[in-house]
Amino acid sequence: MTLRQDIHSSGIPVLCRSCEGRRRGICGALDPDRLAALARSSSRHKIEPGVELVGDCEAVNSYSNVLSGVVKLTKSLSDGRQQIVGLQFAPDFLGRPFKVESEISAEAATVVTLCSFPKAALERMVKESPELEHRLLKQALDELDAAREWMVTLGRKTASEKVASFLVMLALNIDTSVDSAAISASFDLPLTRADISDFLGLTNETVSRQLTRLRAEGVIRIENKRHVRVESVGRLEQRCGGRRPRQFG
Amino acid sequence: MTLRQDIHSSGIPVLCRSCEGRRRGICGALDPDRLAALARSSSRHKIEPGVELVGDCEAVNSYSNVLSGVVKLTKSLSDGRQQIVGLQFAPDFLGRPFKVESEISAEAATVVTLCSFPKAALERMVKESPELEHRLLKQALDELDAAREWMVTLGRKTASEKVASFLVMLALNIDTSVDSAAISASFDLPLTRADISDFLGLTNETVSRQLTRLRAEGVIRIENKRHVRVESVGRLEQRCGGRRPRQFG
DNA sequence: CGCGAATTTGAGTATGTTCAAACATTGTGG
DNA sequence: CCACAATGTTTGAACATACTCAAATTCGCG
Repeated sequence: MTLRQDIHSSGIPVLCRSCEGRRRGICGALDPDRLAALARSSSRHKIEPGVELVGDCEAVNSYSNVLSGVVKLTKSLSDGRQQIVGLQFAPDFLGRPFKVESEISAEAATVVTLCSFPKAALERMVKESPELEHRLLKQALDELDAAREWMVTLGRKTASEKVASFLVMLALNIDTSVDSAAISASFDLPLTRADISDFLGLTNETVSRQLTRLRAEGVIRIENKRHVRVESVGRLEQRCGGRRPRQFG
Repeated sequence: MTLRQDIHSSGIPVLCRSCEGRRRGICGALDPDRLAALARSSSRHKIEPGVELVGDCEAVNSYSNVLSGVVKLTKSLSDGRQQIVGLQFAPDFLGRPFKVESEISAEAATVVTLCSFPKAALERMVKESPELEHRLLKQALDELDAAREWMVTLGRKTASEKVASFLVMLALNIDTSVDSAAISASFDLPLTRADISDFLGLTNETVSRQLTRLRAEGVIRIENKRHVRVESVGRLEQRCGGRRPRQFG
């Protein structure tokens, strides 16, 4: 059995062997030959927090897979107000197919590793492998579901419900041991208070006050400003306003 | 040339001949044979305002194209708070592929005509025609862009900016003569004040007050509560908060 | 005409913002 | 090693925007 696996994996490019993108991401749609072709023109990058990956109204020449870390997608108004419209985790595909120009800006929220490839390379693959387009469609629909879930949060929830919903969403996406039945969770916040407020349509002061309140009520515990320990996922979910936040990616 | 066109169109099912879905919707992806196959199992419906098309948490057995009218997609919290998360206009595709259960509820906002076909029929077509999946992906990405645009509106705009943005969006989608250079626009509101408030994350009182204000300032004119005439699209856009709302579908 | 529903208008209030200051935490240079 | 910025976070007090509740008004329709 180990032998067979070795033979089988011998066709897989070294770069891709241990990559999540092959299991859950779009690369799983590619046969070894196409994967090799794509791998030849792709490269890994390590990106520091705060670095802008794609500027607003900027031409986009490459796509990427997120291999680790968190990328925030933001839109801003001309007077500086900002809204985070999406978070991307591994192994999400990053980019907007079929558009020359991005209306969104993407920025590394944490240290991020990406696997990038030229726009043209992916678009050639799409023409050859229908399964690839199928995966892109699936991710787009998942992101659409997530965006709509957050529209409810932005439009109809109170500040305290917003913060609780945000924490539950993070727990589901970051602390992989958390499923619907989990009692406690533990993770590092990938966003600053200011980022969180841009995600929830609040001010950083309000976010801070709500976190303080959750801490005072014993629902969460915060260490070093960044590390969150959710003592009771159930009690946190009760504060989300009556609809369970779904997984983001 | 007329002859050739006749020969060509003779393969097109009667039901589909004058349908927008063939030009701009997903049906444009199908060759005459497949179109005929789909047409055989599809049917047109006329639906009255307020009728629920797809219930929340309900199994979905069919998909549709919107042929006319406006469909609102809503999500609600358990205590009754509601948020409209999307509006669909002709010739949008209505439905969520690859999910057995909907987490969204769809309701006719105006009189709506639909062309419906069984879930299985579409899914068979998708396997056979990659171009169909391509169109679905394109629509999903457009809806995702629209959803994110509205996240900015929900999270970061004031009540008056929200209402202005909403009116501009409607003008672009309903009054087809309106493009980016149009001076004035005119259309019937497809939504009640309560619906508009569910769309913008406001109360109906606030929506009403903002409309009154726009009217008092001479930017719009309202007849019979429902018909809106935008005197100056430019002045309305100035009130949107610095980013032009994009086309919805 | 008169009923019911949707809309408008008003007054008081609450939630979240704004502005300001105090308080960590981290990294830098003396 | 410590002083000291620089940045991010917390806390406080005053304020504003949009909400709530209530009543008046308009519109559509039998």
